Amino acid sequence: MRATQGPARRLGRPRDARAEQAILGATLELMAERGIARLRIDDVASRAGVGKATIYRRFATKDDLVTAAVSRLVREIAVPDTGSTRDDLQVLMGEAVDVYTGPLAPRLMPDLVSEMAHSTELAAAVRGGFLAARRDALRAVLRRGVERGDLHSDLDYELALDVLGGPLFYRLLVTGGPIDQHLADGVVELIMRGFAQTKTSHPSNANRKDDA
Amino acid sequence: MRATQGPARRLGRPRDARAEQAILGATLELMAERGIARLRIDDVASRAGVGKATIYRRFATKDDLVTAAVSRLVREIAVPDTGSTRDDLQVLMGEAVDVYTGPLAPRLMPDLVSEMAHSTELAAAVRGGFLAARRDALRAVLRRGVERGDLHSDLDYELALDVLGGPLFYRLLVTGGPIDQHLADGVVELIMRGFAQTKTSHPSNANRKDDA
Amino acid sequence: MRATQGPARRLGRPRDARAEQAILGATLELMAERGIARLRIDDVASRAGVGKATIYRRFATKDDLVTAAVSRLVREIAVPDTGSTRDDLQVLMGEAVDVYTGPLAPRLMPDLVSEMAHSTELAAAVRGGFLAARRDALRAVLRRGVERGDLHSDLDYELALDVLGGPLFYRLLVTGGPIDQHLADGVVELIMRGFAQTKTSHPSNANRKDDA
Amino acid sequence: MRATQGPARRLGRPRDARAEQAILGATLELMAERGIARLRIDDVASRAGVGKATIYRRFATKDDLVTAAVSRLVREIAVPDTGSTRDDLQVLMGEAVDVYTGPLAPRLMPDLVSEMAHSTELAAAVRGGFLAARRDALRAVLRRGVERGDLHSDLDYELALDVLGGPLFYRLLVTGGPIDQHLADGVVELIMRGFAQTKTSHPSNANRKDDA
DNA sequence: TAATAACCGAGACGGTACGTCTCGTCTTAGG
DNA sequence: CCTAAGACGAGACGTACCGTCTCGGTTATTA
Repeated sequence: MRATQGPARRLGRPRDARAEQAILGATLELMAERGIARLRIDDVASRAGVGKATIYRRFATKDDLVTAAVSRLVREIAVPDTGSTRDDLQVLMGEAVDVYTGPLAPRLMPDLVSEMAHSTELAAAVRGGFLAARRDALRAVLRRGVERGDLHSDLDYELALDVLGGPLFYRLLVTGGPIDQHLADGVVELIMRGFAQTKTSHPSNANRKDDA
Repeated sequence: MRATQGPARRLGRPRDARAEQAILGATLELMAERGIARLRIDDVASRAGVGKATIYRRFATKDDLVTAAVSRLVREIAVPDTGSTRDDLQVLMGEAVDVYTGPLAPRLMPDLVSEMAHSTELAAAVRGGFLAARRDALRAVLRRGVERGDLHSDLDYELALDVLGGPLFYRLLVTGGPIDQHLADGVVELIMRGFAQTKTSHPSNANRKDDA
Repeated sequence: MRATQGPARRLGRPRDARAEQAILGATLELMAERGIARLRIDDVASRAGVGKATIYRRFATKDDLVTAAVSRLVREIAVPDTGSTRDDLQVLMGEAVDVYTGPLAPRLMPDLVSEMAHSTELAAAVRGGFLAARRDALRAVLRRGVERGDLHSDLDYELALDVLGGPLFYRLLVTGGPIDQHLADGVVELIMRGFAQTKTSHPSNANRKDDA
Repeated sequence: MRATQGPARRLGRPRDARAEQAILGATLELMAERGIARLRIDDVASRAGVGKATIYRRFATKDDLVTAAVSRLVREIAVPDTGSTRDDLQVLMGEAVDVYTGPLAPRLMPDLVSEMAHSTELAAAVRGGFLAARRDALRAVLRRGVERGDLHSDLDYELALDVLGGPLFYRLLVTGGPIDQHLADGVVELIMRGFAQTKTSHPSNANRKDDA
């Protein structure tokens, strides 16, 4: 019967997966080297050793190509567990500092932010990609902090996450201020103090079920 | 002899000041409508009812034009003085929320950030323009808070400013989260608590070294 | 077991002879419809219901394909024998008129001429194909005319053939003038008169200037 | 009132006539070097020292460009007057032989003929251009021949012109036969004999003065 | 008052990158 | 091994925009 099983027969020569990898790899390299606006499709083609049609067969437009390339940057982010909420946050924020001071992010982010405003797909890819990974890790650490009683049980997680991430982005994209461990520590300290468990110590009723 | 009268005599027909206004106005409109990257000089010329040469006579390049247009957006920002540091901060942050939720900023900022990365002049204009105005006002309020004893005397002003501004930018440019009074209040509250004067000197010596 | 049966074993699936016919047929159709330069191999494949590789397996290049298609157009041309040289020529020229006013030649010839200039093989195919057939027939008639005494014994056959064929081609390809029996008769008459046997002391043997 | 006088005001920078000449010159050169099909617009642009847009502003498509370039080839053709119809024809045919054996015609004509079949404009340009010039000159000579009594008064001029021109084109485009003075003389002689004045038979007083 | 010089709108200029199309080849699944 | 379908590397096409230059004409200052 062959119903509802696969997307038809797929006649003809299948697309070469290596071409796709080569295209995205070349795109990332050139994005980092020259920025998104200065990225030329012909250069992507020639660096990838690929015809332009092979690119356009996969990605309808330059924006699509950039979106796809950025989506490849996602990496797993481990949730640290040092026993100290402050230390866990510092570990994660240290990693963020490393990323933002690395070779890729400073060149990519400004253009990426601009493209995100024009392309919903790219915005979704970025938010669901490397952004979500980091935020998930931070959220887990914060939650453990609440459970431990280090942080207030009414903690506004989204606010805390944006306070952790915002200043780094702000300096990277706007003020040009230094992005270093000092900044990371300062933000973490602020979170720890500002969202600290209040005196009356109703110990972490924010927990889901492991309260007992 | 032409002596002793004035510097830069300026022969010939003087530049028409209305042209300059029309150019910058059209530029701002089109920046908001289409974004900076999609902004076409030809379109600016035609909307301003001006020849392209008239634009390039004033602004050497597209970046210069954008920089000049953005510089027009600067507004005086009054330093509030309610008597309460928290309230003063909330006033300023409320204004910032208004700007970021207005018609211009959300469309302009993403591209602006991208262009700033490519143009030192634009970056300087933005930082020295409406950014500096707001930061100066916030800094004044913070300083008063320190003087009043509401805030810690070792306050890292740059950190505080970036924590105040960063989350708003972060949501505007990256996460797409809500930018509202709740966010503003949350950040202000965090600053007030996290950077509070430590009368009883509780041990949190996470500060760099000058804590003692 | 299929052993020991014939010479030239021909392993695998044999070529489908129908494919070749379909390819050449589609090629001729499309050549007539769009011209040789606008002929697309993909279109030939799709009209013939054939894969592109099936075409290229048989014909190494587009020129080869066109050459083969054109070669199919050759037809036997009977040498007429009415007893009159003039009538024989008129019969052949009438056939030529029919060909040049038919559906194929007017659409094919212009491009064919162009392709012949770039492809020696095609030129040879055309000259050795339907062109040679007609010229051979005409030559035979002319020869009989000489033998009969209707035409001069020093007849320059090549010149005569080109005078017979040239004007038709000229009108088809260049001037756009009418190609009809009137033209054919006029050319034949010219040949008959101009190359007539000069019984009484033929002094002007076509020399250039020593006529006096 | 300014009615019906000129095509409006002509605002803006006028087109540079030198660019037009450079474009057409480069086009002719490259057409001769590589043929029309292999002619690349980028090469025309770079050889003419011109941007591609400058070409496309004037010529909507490659065919238009070729048409315009070919139209430039027209040259004045003087009507010879040696006193002898035969000699006059030989002069003109000799010039035709020179053209067809020159550097341009053999490379251009095949493609030109093909393009003419697809472009009415080009066909009109060719026929009304250098073709008409030569035919007009030949026609004038033939007419004088009739007036002198060298040629039959019922002469079919179009037929005569096509017999004069056809064989040369035929050899150039189709048979590849030699195009030389021998061919020209043969054709002229054929015309002189085949279209000679018949009845009164003043045999070839077409000679200049050595008749007596 | 007449020249002069810089301005004005309009639009052509030489370039550069785009996204589309076709070529002739190659790669799959199936007969 | 052949077939149909269709992806492949290469490269020309015609479009769009950049920043500059050129035109005829306008507006102030200087002579």
